[in-house]
Amino acid sequence: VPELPEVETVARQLARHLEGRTITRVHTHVDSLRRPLQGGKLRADVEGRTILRIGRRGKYLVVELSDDARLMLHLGMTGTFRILSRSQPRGKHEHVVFSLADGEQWRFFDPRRFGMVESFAPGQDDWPPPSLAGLGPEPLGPDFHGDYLHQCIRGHRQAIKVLLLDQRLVAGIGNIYASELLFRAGIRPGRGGRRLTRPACARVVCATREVLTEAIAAGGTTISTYTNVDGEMGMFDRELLVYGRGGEPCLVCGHPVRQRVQAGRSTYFCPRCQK
DNA sequence: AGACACCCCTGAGAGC
DNA sequence: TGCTCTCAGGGGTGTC
Repeated sequence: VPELPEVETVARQLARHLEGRTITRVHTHVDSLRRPLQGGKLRADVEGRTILRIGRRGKYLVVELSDDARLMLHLGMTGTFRILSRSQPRGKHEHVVFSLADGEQWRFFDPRRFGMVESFAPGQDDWPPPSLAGLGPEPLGPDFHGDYLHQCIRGHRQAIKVLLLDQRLVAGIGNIYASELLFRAGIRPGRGGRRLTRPACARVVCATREVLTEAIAAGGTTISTYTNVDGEMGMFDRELLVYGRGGEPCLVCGHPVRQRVQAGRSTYFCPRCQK
């Protein structure tokens, strides 16, 4: 399940593999992913252009091309990228194929098709699109701090865990890291936003930075299908303290880890360590 | 406007 | 062994 650390890992690898290379052809093999795929627009915007820079914003990948064209990509739940020789037969679920000038291909693989591949033409005013413009600050950047979080969530009766998943508040946190960071902060996921003091917000911010930084260093988490561009799995799974451990003893105090559902998603926490 | 339910989709795993 | 069922959770839309 790609969240910020997984997307960051992929962005760095794609940058290393692809920056400076030129896209000659684009082929789409399904009509839509999360949204309809605009094959014609994709070809017009991307073919013949050189990949200058690949970065990340929240859980989105942003590819800057020559002539000020751009690609915006999202991995959804099961999206991964592969860089393969043209002679390698196209596999099932390889929905978008970018052919490179040197005979290799950059392929987007996504069984559940929750991902996104969209392009932006030079000289249009549709950049940045709403899905990027509406994102909150980067959790590892200077704008995400205790006072900011406190200001955002004071007065909200919604649970802190649900608030942290709102990409407008802070960009890049998903279901796995939300449970993990609240465990490290010692705060119950069900606590209403308005019931977090300023120091508690500072602890949440601190725990967020720690967890995400460690996860990036480990190359992300592979809960089910995520692999990086080289086909390797993330190593952070072994460092998860509560996620996926419902009923098992807390690694700090031994009390059983509890699992509950919040806003339709599984949440894990230790009722003894988290208040 | 805030809070919530529901939808898209496939594969893994459980249970019978 | 093979079927059916549930669940995973990104982000977007619709409703109250």
